[in-house]
Amino acid sequence: MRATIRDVAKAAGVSAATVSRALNRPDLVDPETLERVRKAMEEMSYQPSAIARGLSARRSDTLGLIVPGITDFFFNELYKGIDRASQQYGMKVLLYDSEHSRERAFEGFSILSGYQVSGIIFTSKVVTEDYDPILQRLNIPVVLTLTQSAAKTPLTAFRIDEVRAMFDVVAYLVSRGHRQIAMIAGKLRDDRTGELRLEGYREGLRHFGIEYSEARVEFGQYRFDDGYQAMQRLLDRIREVPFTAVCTAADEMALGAIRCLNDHGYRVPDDISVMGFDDLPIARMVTPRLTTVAQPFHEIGAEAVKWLVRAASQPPSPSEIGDYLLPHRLVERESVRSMN
Amino acid sequence: MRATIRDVAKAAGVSAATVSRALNRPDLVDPETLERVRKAMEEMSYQPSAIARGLSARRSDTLGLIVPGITDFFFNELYKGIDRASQQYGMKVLLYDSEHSRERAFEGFSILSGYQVSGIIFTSKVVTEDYDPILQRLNIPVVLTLTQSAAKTPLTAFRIDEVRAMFDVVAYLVSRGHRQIAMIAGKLRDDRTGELRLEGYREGLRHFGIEYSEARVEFGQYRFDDGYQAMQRLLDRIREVPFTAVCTAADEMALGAIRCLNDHGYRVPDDISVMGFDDLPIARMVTPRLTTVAQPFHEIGAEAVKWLVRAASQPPSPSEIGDYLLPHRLVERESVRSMN
DNA sequence: GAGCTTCATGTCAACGCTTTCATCGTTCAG
DNA sequence: CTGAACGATGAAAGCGTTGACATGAAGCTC
Repeated sequence: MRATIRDVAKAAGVSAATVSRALNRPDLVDPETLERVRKAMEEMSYQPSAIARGLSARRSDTLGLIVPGITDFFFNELYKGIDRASQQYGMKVLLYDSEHSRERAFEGFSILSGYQVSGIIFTSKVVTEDYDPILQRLNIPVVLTLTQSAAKTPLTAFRIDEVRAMFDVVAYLVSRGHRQIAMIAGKLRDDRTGELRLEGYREGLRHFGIEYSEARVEFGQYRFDDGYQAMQRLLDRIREVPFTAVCTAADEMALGAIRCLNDHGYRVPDDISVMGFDDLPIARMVTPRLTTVAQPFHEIGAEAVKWLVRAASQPPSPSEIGDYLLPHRLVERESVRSMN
Repeated sequence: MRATIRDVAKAAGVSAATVSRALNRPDLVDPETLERVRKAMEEMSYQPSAIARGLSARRSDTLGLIVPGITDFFFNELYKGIDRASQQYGMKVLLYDSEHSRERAFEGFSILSGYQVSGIIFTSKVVTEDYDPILQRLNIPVVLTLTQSAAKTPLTAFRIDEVRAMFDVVAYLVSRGHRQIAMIAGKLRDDRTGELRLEGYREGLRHFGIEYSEARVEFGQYRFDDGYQAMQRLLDRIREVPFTAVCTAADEMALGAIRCLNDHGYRVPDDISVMGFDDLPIARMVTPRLTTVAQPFHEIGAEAVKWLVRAASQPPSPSEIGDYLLPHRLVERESVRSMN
């Protein structure tokens, strides 16, 4: 049986309360006593029960993270940021994979709240109105990352300016002499992100006086195969609707697109340029290295944690709740050719 | 404030114990009462506190997972298997990233045990003798995945037959007409896996009567850049020590190697063939698609969970403890050329 | 109809902590 | 020298469950 706080107390000749204080508020205990207690803990290799502590203190020092799918490539990077920051605050992270299902996401909120998490980070799917009842009675701070809220409950979100980012992509492509720019956009259930990126693309075109054509846009669900197939469809009509560059809503789709291009004898970037989006670790590992826009995953994760920790100690004022846009960055590599 | 079991009890006009039974042993409660309790829970959107339950029942329905680094590419796949299986058993997973540090790994065991996890899955680093004291007093079942134990405490492990797998790689290469086969092996602190794969390589060569040469072997720490640099070193002496194929200890290193080859004007597989190891999702996304050996990550994760769950209900007999080898599979794609 | 089971439920003591409140010296201002 | 203030500690009451045990009402058997 593991040693309890009482065992330690007995060994150190003090009360359990003192041991507890030695752990949590060492400033309140006499240095000499502290020393004795510490030694006792050491000897018995005492490890406080996080469970008991959680029950008693009504906080668990645990954060909940709900992701749509752990196999999504961006997950690792986001998690890294979250994990690092959590550690700084002495927090653990409980992971919940909603498997892209709304029901499972709802369930995630319940389950995590059963674990008394002090906050929940919700990722990448837009929060629609049907989350409201759940959010309402949750009574736990929630923050969004890589997405935003469409629900009535005001929610803070950390993300990039998707529209602006895609605008920048177009601007970059134009600066490299491209005018016929296709797009492989993202489309998913509850996915505002995809719409925003498409919007950025359209704004970019408009800004540079290029006509928007639906025939130059295809959609995919962000995975490799989606990118491949979308490219396929674009290629099917390249005679009628030619393009020299294609921007995508995700690195993984860009990879699929490139593969498709290769399979049809096109070289990237010599014949056609391709842009990614996300700057996942793989982006620099493939040939050609992917020119893409980097999302600050680590910072986003860290900021989310920071916000949650703050919110747990004092309820955030309405002015602190909102969309926080973090800076993105265009990373130039090898998949775009300059036509100039 | 969230509703507690007592609130529900009051609303349903029963005692807390009955509500608890309604939750855990519905067969013990009168159908009519059950219905009343269920309705009350529903109305108050009652969510039992996993914390309190854990404290009282001395089990937390939680598994701990210690990984050396979440950014390791194989992590997602392993996790997927673990997560799915855990769900089946109604378990949650607590993740701990040891960041490749032995001290942090030790700490992981403590922390997780503080959360009363019913079992711990330890990944990918070999468990050396200095883990013994910790393991000893841990009193929680531990299972290894993708690695094995070198400690005194007998530990069960789920992994593939690394030696055999690498042997198969060599056999495959030989069957494609390659005789001059280089290797980019893995080397890390506490990394038995790397040694085993190297051993498989040597066994393979021996079996086919090919002389082993140290000059054809380079080491790396499994990441892209390591692969790149190792390849670089191999290339530096390709005149003196020629090779037509190189096998690697990891897909990520294979990617680095390929990039390096490309940068030096070699085409893969036309000039030089490259083999990966792991069969990560990216393996099929790159050009050329990577020929590699697939580790059954999902199964390994699932088996580990299954074992742990069983071990939690009844202490495993010594005969159940040991190395379980799961079948690997060679996946033929495009990065190896046939010389025949 | 006495004595047994059986079933459904209630009572109450944990589980291992934290946290208020009380207690007991000490110190210090006036 | 008195009383207030302070610092270090202990006692005890929870926190929200579960689980062993007790209770009481039926339903049996003979």
